[in-house]
Amino acid sequence: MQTHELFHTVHQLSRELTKLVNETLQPFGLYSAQWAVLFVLKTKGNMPQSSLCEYLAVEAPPMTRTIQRLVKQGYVQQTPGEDKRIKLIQLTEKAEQAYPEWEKAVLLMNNRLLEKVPQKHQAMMQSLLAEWLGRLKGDKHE
Amino acid sequence: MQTHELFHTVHQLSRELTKLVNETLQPFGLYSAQWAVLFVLKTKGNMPQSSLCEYLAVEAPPMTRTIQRLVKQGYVQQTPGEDKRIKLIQLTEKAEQAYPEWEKAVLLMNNRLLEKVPQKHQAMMQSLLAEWLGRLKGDKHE
DNA sequence: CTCCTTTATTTACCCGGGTAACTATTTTAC
DNA sequence: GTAAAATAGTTACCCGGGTAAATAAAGGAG
Repeated sequence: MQTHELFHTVHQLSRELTKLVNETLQPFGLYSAQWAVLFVLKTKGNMPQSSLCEYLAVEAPPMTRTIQRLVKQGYVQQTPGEDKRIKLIQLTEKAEQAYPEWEKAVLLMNNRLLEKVPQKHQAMMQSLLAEWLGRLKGDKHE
Repeated sequence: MQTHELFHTVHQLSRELTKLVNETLQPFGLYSAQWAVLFVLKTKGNMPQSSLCEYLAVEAPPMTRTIQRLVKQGYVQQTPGEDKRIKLIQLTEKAEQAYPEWEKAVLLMNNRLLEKVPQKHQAMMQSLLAEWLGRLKGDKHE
């Protein structure tokens, strides 16, 4: 088994998927990292920036940058919490109104990308990849 | 099936693997993209820059940058071909001598990352991911 | 209460991917 | 044989990940 090959395939697939998501979001002036944040906020509700980092497994600096862009576009609001260090992030009314359009476009693309991949294969991939990822992350804390 | 989740898992796994490769190569002053180029040159032999782009499925501009870094470090040489547009890329003596050390470190890490993942699972992932990737790329040319 | 440590966020700077637009060299069409 | 089109690389500029170091606020030890 060529481990190099597996690494390369994962990497290439990730780039290809990101590229396609970006193409899908381009008409809305959004990018993949922004969409990820919007999706989490819509799904899980308002939360401090640090929690967004946890959910998306991203370090704080890139998250700061992505959120600043969303703020500039008027899709997200930062309100200081009781603890003044914390910034609570929430969707604006503008974002709430536009969200369904965004979601529709993304779901349509997801379905198109996966229509030729049997459900069984999808589930199998998710399971195998998540297990491996878990092992990688888990080993670090030992 | 949550397609968002699958996309996120692929992306996260890719980032994690790249990070670990970078950590492994840090003692040698190399980065993952550089290693990919060195590996292909060693395995497949000298080739023009465009072929490197094809093998690694990367656009020309990032490849130019990566190669310029390798040239600056003295690991790679660009020699003009018969066709003056083409630059043939080849490993230098310096790179040939250091290569075994690099390879050893990378293989050791690969084995460590996959030691807890059964061979069967590895093969299954490679197969499923490659099939999906092929579908994605194939659809574009229709 | 004061000092030290921890936590949340930001700033600065890097690597590595992408597109658009440019140059230089072939190839091809006519 | 020359003009148009294709090809190989480069440059400039973007997004999105990372680390290191700085700031600001909270919490704890004494």
